[in-house]
Amino acid sequence: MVKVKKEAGAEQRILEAAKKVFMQKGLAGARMQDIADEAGINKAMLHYYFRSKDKLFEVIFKEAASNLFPKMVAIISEDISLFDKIRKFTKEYLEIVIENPYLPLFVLNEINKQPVNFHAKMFGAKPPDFSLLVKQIDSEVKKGIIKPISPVHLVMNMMSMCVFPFISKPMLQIVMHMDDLQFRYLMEQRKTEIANFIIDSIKK
Amino acid sequence: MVKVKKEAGAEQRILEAAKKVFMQKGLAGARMQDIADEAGINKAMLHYYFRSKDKLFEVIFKEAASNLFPKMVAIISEDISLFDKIRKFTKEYLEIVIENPYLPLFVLNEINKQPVNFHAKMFGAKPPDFSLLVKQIDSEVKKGIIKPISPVHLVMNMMSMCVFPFISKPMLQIVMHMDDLQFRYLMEQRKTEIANFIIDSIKK
DNA sequence: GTCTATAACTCGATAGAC
DNA sequence: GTCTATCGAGTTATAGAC
Repeated sequence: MVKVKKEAGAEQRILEAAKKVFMQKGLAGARMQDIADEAGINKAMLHYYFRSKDKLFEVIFKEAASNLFPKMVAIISEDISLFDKIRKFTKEYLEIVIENPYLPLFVLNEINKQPVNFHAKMFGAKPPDFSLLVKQIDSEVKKGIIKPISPVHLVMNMMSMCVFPFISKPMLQIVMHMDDLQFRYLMEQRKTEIANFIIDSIKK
Repeated sequence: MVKVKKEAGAEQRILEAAKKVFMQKGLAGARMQDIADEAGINKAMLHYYFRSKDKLFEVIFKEAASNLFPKMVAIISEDISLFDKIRKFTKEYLEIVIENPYLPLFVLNEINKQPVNFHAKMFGAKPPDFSLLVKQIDSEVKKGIIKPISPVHLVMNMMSMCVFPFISKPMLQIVMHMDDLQFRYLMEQRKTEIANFIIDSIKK
């Protein structure tokens, strides 16, 4: 692969290379040699900077998770109207995932493989909590502002529509006859499409 | 002369064990020893019945994909109204995935890691084609039966809401404070919830 | 800090007895 | 068909020169 940032420090280059390779191949599928090649650096250096493959993976995984979750939680915790929250969440979340298209599958996939104690590794001390959003939806239903809908289903629907297209991109491209450019264009559209779709469904 | 079989033939036991292990750990993460242990059989037998790890994986993967895709295609090709199609697709697809909750992540994950020629392996000769459904939606929009919406986004939304909750189950359970029973109950509800949500959004 | 060489180990695959 | 023993390729990790 072509390297651009030769002036970046070795440690930084390793981190970038490791992120790329782990995201594409997962923990088990990635090779230390792949990462070294990608970083344009000797394989022994990986062990010099990060003791082992597992340690290196842990750093990458933690950073990935810390990119995904806190921002989501920040948005749903804001004190704005439900419709605005839906618009903001879907737009900003799409922006994150467009920039890091491998992130969701990587995180979800490794979570499913972790045996037990991934909570701490993944979220740090405090896992995200969507109770606030669920309560807000519940409140708006009861006030009669939106149609009756189960808050949990609504949250699931919103997250699903944001994330799933990226996870299933190769399959979608086949069954929908799309190339990369068309896919990218559609994802840009979804920054507003998803919110419109949701709001059309729940507004009175 | 018909021989008396063991309670399950070795080949069958291997297939079941391989399915379980590959689904949990993926191709790269699974070990032949894991599969042998799971099947209660010697490691050498795996090679006797299926030449190599790759061949064994291919059998499992093909069977998994053939569970997922043809059924989807059959439903979207039926000659019924769009609303009925949405109701039928979401309901029957949910039923498949409830029975095989690991299937979507397994298939999607391996598709993303395959280098090139996964088309043939995955779909057999002919990949599924959603053009028919896209055309039907387009037609109903133009006739003014449903609100104007991009057919591709609508199809993405429908598939996302069906599949994503199963892929993200561990994460959802954490952020939404759900146990397995609650999750199962919600998925049962989604057999009708998703169609209602979609139809509420696009009906005039 | 960086590199070469290689040790230590894991794992898929095979040989050969029964 | 099934098992034990082992080989050989590929990988992580380390030793040691510079």
